[in-house]
Amino acid sequence: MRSLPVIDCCAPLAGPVPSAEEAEATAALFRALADPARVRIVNLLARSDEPVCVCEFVPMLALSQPTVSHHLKKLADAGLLEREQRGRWAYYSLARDAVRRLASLVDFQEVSA
Amino acid sequence: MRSLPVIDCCAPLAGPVPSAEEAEATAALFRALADPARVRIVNLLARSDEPVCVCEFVPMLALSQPTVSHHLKKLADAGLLEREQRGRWAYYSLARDAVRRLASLVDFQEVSA
DNA sequence: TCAATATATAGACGGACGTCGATACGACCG
DNA sequence: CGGTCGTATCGACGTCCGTCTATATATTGA
Repeated sequence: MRSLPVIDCCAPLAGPVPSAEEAEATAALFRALADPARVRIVNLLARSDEPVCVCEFVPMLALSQPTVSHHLKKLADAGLLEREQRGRWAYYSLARDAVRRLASLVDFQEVSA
Repeated sequence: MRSLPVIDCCAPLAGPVPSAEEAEATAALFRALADPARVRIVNLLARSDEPVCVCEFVPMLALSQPTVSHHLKKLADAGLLEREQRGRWAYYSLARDAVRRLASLVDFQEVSA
């Protein structure tokens, strides 16, 4: 079993005073992006219209296959990536709505409701 | 001596393929926000028109004064906070332009120039 | 059903990070 | 000039994290 993706729990940086849980969830979301390998993964997916096979990430990142799998899982657990099984291959894509919410988290124009 | 704030070096999540240094700088920026105490600090500053005294953060975060100072330094090193000395008190405020650039990093609508 | 292939999980190891108490630094005030 | 107060730095300690190798799981094809 796995708890809710952090993207579903976190509060905007600007906005009302966050609870302890909200502050932790927001921090966890940023933590998901706090690694250069994961930044690259998101960047590749952002530039791709199609889901991308795990076997493409491995040579691009120059990391071992288990390490790449580890990073993909972190991003998926955060709710930023979606996984799709195609035969024996796994394809990952950006969770576009999650990305929209990520953008809203760092929007300082927003009214602090 | 201190190197450039990471906010000056990092590349947008969507956008052209980042170099190793850009991916690391972008990750470092998210790392600066990857702690609930720092999320709270930014939140308080976002809701405040005036710079905020260190002595206000300490009770709010319920952390020791050295720990709070440590978090403030991390955010300032990232380029997200500005420090101002007023007598024996130190005041911190949001670096509004840095915050604008942070928002642009997570903007996936942007053209990948 | 067995071998091969793609991905995920487990376990170990080293380094980074958050936290603290103790202390140094710096500015104000008698 | 000496004391006090606010903040920053130092050093230590425990935990988390990224990485690897080895192995398990799952899917395909013969």
